Amino acid sequence: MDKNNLRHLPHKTIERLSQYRRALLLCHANGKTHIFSHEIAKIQHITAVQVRRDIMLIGYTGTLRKGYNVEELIVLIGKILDTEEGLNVAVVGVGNLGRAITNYFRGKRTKLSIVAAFDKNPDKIGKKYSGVECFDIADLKSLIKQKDISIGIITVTPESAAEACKALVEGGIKGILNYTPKPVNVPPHVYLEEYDMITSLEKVAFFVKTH
Amino acid sequence: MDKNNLRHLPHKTIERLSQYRRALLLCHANGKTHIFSHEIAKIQHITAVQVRRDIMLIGYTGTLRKGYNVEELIVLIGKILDTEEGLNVAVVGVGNLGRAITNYFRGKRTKLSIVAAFDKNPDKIGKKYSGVECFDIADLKSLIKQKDISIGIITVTPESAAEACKALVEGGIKGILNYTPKPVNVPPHVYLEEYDMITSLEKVAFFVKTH
DNA sequence: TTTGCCATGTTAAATCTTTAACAGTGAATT
DNA sequence: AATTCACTGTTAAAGATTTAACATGGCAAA
Ligand SMILES: NC(=O)c1ccc[n+]([C@@H]2O[C@H](COP(=O)([O-])OP(=O)(O)OC[C@H]3O[C@@H](n4cnc5c(N)ncnc54)[C@H](O)[C@@H]3O)[C@@H](O)[C@H]2O)c1
Ligand SMILES: NC(=O)c1ccc[n+]([C@@H]2O[C@H](COP(=O)([O-])OP(=O)(O)OC[C@H]3O[C@@H](n4cnc5c(N)ncnc54)[C@H](O)[C@@H]3O)[C@@H](O)[C@H]2O)c1
Repeated sequence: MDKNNLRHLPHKTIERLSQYRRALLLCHANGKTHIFSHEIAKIQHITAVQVRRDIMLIGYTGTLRKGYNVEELIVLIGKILDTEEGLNVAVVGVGNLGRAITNYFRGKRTKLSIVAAFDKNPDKIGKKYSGVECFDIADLKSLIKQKDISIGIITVTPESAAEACKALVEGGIKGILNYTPKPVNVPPHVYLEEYDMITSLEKVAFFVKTH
Repeated sequence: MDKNNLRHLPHKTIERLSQYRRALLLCHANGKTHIFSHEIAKIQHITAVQVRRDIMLIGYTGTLRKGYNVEELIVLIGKILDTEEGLNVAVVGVGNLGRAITNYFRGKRTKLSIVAAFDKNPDKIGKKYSGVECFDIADLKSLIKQKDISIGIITVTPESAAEACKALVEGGIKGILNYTPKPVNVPPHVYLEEYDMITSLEKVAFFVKTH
């Protein structure tokens, strides 16, 4: 599957592929060699049809009556989602959330590694957090290039979000994941994803209220 | 707008309303009294049409050539999203992420308050984190009823996610927000929302790779 | 006053996403 | 050997969501 085909995969499918892989890795660790579409579906709270359709879209085909080969599917999803050499990630803002994330990601994926953290607080600069060194935010731009960092995770205080984003973009970042409640702006060539926990919580609250 | 009308609001609109309010509150704090649909759109990286359509759906109508009254819109979105009395929330698992969340939510919304945290670690039980007391997970079920907790946020270790979820459900929880990478199961009357940061990061990585 | 403009509100069309329907297939059963 | 069964793979339909198109209204400038 070449780069051009990949572009046609629906965004939602991409998200689910990541989730399928997470589930498959767990099954693999448990010694399971094959899995049915309806088993994956149950784990993810979706329908078996959707699982089969997603898997069809990436051109994989399972074994009749035995389901999908767990290992093969993991490898194939890796070919879709991962780059061969892997991508380097930086966390900007080493506060509660930044540290939690750095700790969470540690050793999770070989193809996505957090290679640097940044902060403006002199007490944090030079220290290591979950094995990741914290650098001065002033050096962000040069270190992005030097360490070939493609993705930045913004976890500074909301007031500094725009500033952190600007520095990342100027450093030549390719993708940004913003956990700040302050939306940031990026040029079209930078891919941006934003997430605010309060939105999720308010959504849950709304459905609790109405149901 | 009564409960029945509310049910017809699209899920995506609910999410955006939360985001609009977040932006509006900020504008309000800055002394802005009116805002145009295209201004909201710019902040949220969406189109002005979509903003107007969402606002139409909740039955609000702005002033021609002046846009929407910031304060009125904030109040109306509150009527949609919030309950009059507010809802109580519990954090289950006082690790890095649990503490980060508790700290983040502190005083953010008056209508959604974290009233308790739970853990199994004796060192944490009895302590306060960002003003929230940590209780023994063994007391979860009784405290949910006692403190009238409607929503649970799961931030325990992945292996304990199912167990924490089970306890929440048995305690009579109405909604769950699961930040564990391990999907959990709930009966149909409980609303469930799951989020994994790795999925977001892998999605960003995918679009970085293909663009 | 009249014309142009800029913004909202709404219906209709387009697009994206999920679900349904069903053909195909091969192992197990009789 | 024929039949049933339980799966996958695919196309078609339905449903959800976004975008386009345009009617409307009122301020401002000419
Ligand atoms: N804690 C959460 O669970 C949570 C959840 C959602 C969103 N958020 C958001 O994530 C962000 C971080 O949250 P937190 O709890 O870690 O906050 P925090 O205050 O603990 O950490 C913020 C860190 O950013 C650093 N910082 C501030 N300005 C900076 C700058 N200009 N350059 C470099 N570093 C800078 C600070 O020194 C600090 O280390 C906040 O915007 C918060 O609103 C937090
Ligand atoms: N740190 C992150 O940014 C991050 C991001 C996404 C998801 N997660 C997930 O969120 C969860 C928490 O992450 P963390 O970094 O805070 O982990 P952590 O290990 O720091 O904290 C886990 C906490 O849960 C408690 N716990 C474990 N089992 C329990 C049980 N049965 N009952 C009650 N309490 C129990 C532990 O005592 C500990 O305090 C993990 O599942 C992790 O995978 C974390």
